[in-house]
Amino acid sequence: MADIKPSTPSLFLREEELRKGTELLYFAYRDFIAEPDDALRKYGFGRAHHRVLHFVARRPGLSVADLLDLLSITKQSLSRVLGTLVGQGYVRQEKGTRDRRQRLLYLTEKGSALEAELAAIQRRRMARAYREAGADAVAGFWRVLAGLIDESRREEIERFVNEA
Amino acid sequence: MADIKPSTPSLFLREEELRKGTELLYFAYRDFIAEPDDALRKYGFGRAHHRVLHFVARRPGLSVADLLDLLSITKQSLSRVLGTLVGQGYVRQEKGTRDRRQRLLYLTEKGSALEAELAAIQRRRMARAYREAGADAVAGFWRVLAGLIDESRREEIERFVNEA
DNA sequence: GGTTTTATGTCAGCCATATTGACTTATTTA
DNA sequence: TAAATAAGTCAATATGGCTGACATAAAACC
Repeated sequence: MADIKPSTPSLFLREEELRKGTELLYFAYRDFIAEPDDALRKYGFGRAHHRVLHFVARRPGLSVADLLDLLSITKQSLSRVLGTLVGQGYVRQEKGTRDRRQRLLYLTEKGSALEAELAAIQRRRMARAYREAGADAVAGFWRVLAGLIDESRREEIERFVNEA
Repeated sequence: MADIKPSTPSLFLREEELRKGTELLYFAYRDFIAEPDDALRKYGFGRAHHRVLHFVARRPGLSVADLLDLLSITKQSLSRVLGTLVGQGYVRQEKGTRDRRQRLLYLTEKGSALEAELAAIQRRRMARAYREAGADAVAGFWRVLAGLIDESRREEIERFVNEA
């Protein structure tokens, strides 16, 4: 076992570079999420509520099943969060016209306002990072992040994030 | 309020670009963390244990206070996790020689083995993303991530991730 | 038209990870 | 010697996941 060192395939694939990416991803994600978390606490909500608000804002009229698929959680986990948001008038549910079993999700005005508040917080931080890093860096940021996504869902997710 | 649109300062700072970064960060982080989470479940551990193993591996002999600072959690939260790791022989605590109040943390052989297993999983995924994206993209990835970190801790974190 | 599948919801219980607050012990520093 | 610091502990609470079992309504199948 001794003396066998892994060959160094190329400069940016060395262990240190990979570790650096892992650590930066951890620290960046943590700080990025912390600010909206604080804002959410004022409403008695958590980040799970934020995710629902975000995706409903992004895809008004999406079904519960589609939301579950995006979030990759169980319906039981979603139910409490979604129930609260509906109960407190942030999200509205409408029966599907094509398939009346579906409950299509929409933000109310109140929901839109909260979502906008949270989105503004994240846009501010993301904009600062983009501005400091520059347009080329941003393109690289996207490319690497996309590469971290599970191969099986990669195309679907890329289509989603690129859609208007 | 009507008709006032935010001026578009530059192409890569438009709302859509900022949203795209936010969403990719969410999806990428989620998938990146899922694989080690699975491996950890075999040992009855969670990602909190992983973080401890990672940072102790990175800074053998770091103090509990330093670890708390890196993790940004309370000592009560750390205590259970660290207690388990110490109790099951993954982490070893040694009294500091300079300051004997300190409990300096080290991985045991068992701890090193587990940490290496987890690190290999993450390296594999990060390497795939780096390879597909290319070296320039990786540099951009780092720059944007660094920009997302709280300004107050930014320098400290950058120093940390860049240190050998 | 009857059966099966699907979309959604709900109840109950469990687990992991975080929090706050109060208090203890050992050791260092002033 | 008194005060501050490093670490640990007890107790209570919140959040966000999970599994399993079951219910209802509507659509799809044959």
